[in-house]
Amino acid sequence: MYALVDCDNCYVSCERVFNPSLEGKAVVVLSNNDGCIVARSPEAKALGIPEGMPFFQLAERFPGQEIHALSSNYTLYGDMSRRVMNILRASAPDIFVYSIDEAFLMLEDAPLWLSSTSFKAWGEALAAKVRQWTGMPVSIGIAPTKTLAKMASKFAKRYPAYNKCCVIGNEAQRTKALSLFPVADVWGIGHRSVARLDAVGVQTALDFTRLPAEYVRRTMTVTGLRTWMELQGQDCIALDNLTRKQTICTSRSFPKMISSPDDLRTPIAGFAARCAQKLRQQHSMAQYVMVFVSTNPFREDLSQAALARTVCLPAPASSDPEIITAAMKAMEACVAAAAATTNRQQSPLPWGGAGSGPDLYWKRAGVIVSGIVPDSELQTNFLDIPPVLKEKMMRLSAVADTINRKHGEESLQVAQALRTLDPTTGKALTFRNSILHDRRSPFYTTDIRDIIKVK
DNA sequence: TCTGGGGTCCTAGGACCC
DNA sequence: TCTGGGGTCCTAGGACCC
Repeated sequence: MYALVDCDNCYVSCERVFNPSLEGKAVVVLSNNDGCIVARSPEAKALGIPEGMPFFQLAERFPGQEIHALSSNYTLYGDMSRRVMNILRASAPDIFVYSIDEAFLMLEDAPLWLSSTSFKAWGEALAAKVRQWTGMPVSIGIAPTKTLAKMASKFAKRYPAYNKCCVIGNEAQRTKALSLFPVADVWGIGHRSVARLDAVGVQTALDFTRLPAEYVRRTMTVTGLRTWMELQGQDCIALDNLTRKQTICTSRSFPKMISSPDDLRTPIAGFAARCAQKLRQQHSMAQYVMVFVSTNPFREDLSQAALARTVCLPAPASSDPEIITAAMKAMEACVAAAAATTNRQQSPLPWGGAGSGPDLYWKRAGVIVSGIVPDSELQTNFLDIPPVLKEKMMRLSAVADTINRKHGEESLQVAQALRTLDPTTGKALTFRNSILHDRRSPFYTTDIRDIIKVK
């Protein structure tokens, strides 16, 4: 059996723990640069605010409503998540943290859990404990497969009578639940498949399970077939082997469009350094470094381009200099390829005159590292940089990691990732701290200066 | 004017290798 | 008129998740 523990409206709940005046009110949390709505309180959902709506449309579409909008505070959410996961880790033989706000608990080896009633009592007690110890409301679904457990957790969330825990423990419960559950809400079935399924009369999860297996395989590939089997009660979606990620990505939208390829260097060096840091955190190295750049798809008046180029390293690496150097090469290749294919057009920026302006205006870019291997398995390679130099670079990065752990992120960083100096404070500006967070709450749990004051 | 970020898996075609 | 089989890697896109 699996238990899926899911935080209710995670980001909004984190904010409410430290700002109880937000209880009962319509609250939304925004993405980076205060771009989109990524989390909504139940009150905000009840108003009809859709997920993913651009923030600037909120005032137009919901005039006169009292809606509290907050910038995202991932430092706070990450720390709250860690607290919740620690409680879960102590409550089950094995757990898999699936995302910042949910985890699967593997219950099969626990002799204690024999009947649906004991599962239910155990789940209710766990939800109450998490709520009491952290302030985070969670809903728990318990079932023989992960897909069914996800479904059960949605029932627990939707109906207060479940007291935060719903168990799908036998055949009658499974069939009943499937018949009441819209196929669109099934884990693994997205809007594309829903449209296709609707055309053949499939509305509920139960309808879906009654389709022939060959039809599901043909129209939804093997991933759709796995979902189909999981709903029948056959456990077949594996979550292990994910502790070491197979690709690592760092990407951002820019607050303003970037017209000069030179201005891409700083943010991309920063993304590359962050990827290298993430690699070292999971004790691995990467063979490939890919850079992608894209224009703003919402600016239909401008030329559009989205392209990516990959650089293969002579040997796997995880040091800042090696990853950054490769990323710079990949970026040059992207820009060269873009320049070779685009036609010139009038510049929309005030300083770029007609005919003299650059062709493309970049809005988003990122670095993806792949071909990931454990750093213990590094094979030496005569094409690679000399071992002494490699060793030096790795030690340099390790020292930087130690300093940043001790004195805070970005205490020490690669100069290539620095944009400029702030004219008033003299502090270095990075791309990261140029991102807008106008409405962010304090770092209540991770910065002593932000600690909550009790009168 | 303003439209997120980080992942996984699958499929398919082209370039290239022997 | 006739045009192999097996493989890797890259690029790109689709679909899905939170």
